[in-house]
Amino acid sequence: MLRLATWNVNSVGARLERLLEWLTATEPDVVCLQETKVSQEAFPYAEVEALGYEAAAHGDGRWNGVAILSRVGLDEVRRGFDGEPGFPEAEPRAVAATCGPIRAWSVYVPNGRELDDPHFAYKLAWLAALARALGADAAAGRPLCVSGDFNVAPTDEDVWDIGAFAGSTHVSAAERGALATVLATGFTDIAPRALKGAPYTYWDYRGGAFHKGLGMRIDLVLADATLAGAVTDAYIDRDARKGSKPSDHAPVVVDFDL
DNA sequence: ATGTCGTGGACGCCACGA
Repeated sequence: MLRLATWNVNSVGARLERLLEWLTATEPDVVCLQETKVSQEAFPYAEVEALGYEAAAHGDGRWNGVAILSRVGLDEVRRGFDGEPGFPEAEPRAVAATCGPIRAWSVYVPNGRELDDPHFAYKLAWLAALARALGADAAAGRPLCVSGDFNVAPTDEDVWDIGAFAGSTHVSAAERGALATVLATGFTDIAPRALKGAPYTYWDYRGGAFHKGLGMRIDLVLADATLAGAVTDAYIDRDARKGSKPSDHAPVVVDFDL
């Protein structure tokens, strides 16, 4: 069994204590992190190493930042990807590594902000470029998955009220189309098993959104055919959104029988 | 739903991003 997780931690520094507790309790083999908000140099390598994890980090400080933790090997680390768009410079939004039997990518897709914002075009271009880069990586023939904060709700059921999203990002046809292009390169959006309440992964900090159930499923694990066929369980760890100083995202955990 | 977070600048608050 190989347990993979993805979690937008909204600062690995602010979340370090909770992250370490969660790693100990959950025992994932591979963890894709987003919004680490630390430079590659400042990543807390020693702290995760104490729990048995190697880490590949890609970050430049205040914004964005991604990482992969692995306790089953960490090789062929790649930061960013060929043809990755920037704004205008490339931002630390993607890192890939070979972790034992699988090739894993951790991605933090641009938010998009507003439908008429230049960041929205950036988001679409970034997803299109990601699809091309994944196609090239898939050619290597290893079991492949890309996990992270896609900032896209794949279906209307992935937000608490589609009516509240008229004119908003995350649900537009253009974004879903860009996500579909990624999926069309050979990936399946692994559906977390039904839990109490709706299967969301993100709740805004503001306005008590978590307690009101006003969430979205925007954190996804996309698995290639080999890995999708090997899934034995998938769930959202909603409990990780509770308590003091949580991230605004919950982790998604997927088990594979390889 | 937007009364919250997180970061960093040059602070003891503001700007910015989500």
